Amino acid sequence: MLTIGKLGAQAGVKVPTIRYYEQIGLLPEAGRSAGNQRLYGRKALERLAFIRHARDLGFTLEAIRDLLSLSDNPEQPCVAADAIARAQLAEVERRLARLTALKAELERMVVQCAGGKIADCRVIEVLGDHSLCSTDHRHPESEDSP
Amino acid sequence: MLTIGKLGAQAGVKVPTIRYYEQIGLLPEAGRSAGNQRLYGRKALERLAFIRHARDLGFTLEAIRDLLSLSDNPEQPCVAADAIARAQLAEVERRLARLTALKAELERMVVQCAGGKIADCRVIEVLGDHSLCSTDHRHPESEDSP
DNA sequence: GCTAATGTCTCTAGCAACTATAGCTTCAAG
DNA sequence: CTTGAAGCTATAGTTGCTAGAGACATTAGC
Repeated sequence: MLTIGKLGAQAGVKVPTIRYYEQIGLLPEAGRSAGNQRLYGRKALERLAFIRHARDLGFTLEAIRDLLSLSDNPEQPCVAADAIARAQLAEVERRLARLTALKAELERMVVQCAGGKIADCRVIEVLGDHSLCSTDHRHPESEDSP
Repeated sequence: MLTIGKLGAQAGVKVPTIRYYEQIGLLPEAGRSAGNQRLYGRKALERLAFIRHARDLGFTLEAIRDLLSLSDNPEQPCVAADAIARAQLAEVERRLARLTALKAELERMVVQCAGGKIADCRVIEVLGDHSLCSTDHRHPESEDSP
């Protein structure tokens, strides 16, 4: 049996985060020791590792909740899991495209900085005037984070 | 003179967001009409467009605050603005590298989905077992958002 | 056995950067 | 002159945690 600290260390998740996951129902309520401390077994470790890994891959907690409930019913067809993963992939691809465009624009900004006074600084100027962006790039509706 | 709605439409920023920017001091307090409605001029529009554009590029509001105070003092050297832009570029490059790795892993996950039952689904399996990731990729410490 | 250090407990509040709601007032068009 | 859209303030909610306070539990060293 693992205390919450050991569990966190093994799964690479901070202790308050584990308690938070329990609070929002991603992890079941843990059993307690005589002194009211949470105790975890192998199953909890696996579930937490699953969550951690999915978070690493950018899945939202809601998506993870769905994936967990799927994996709790292993006789169901896996179309739903596949759909979630595909949606996540599409989202990642969208973010990638966007970040690539941003990178190009930031690079132009930085390269053009004359090293002189603010008044002549392209960094500020480019930010102030959208029309100075590379001609074919209109910024998409702001939304680039998971 | 523009009302807050027109200003928002022209700058591509929602009305409550403008009020929020005023509240946190990114925009100066707007003048008011006889009926207590905010009125904006060209300068406010430019400043808001600047903010919008910088947000599009992924700058935090704190970074934008710094950039704005720089652009308010155009006689200063522009080293600081350049540094902020370079830091942002580095951050974008880090996120790009990470997202590229995630994309590869998600693609493998999706491709491997057998289309059968959850019990055999690689999507769930891969998420449950980090060791099934491509061999050379260790996930970085989770942190991929602006 | 005792003490000190660490670990854990609950609860509350805070972070970014907004978004949404409620209940009002003001404005512009017909 | 009335109606409906747009504006006002103030408060609370969102996501995914993180930090703090103050109390109890456990463990290591002596």
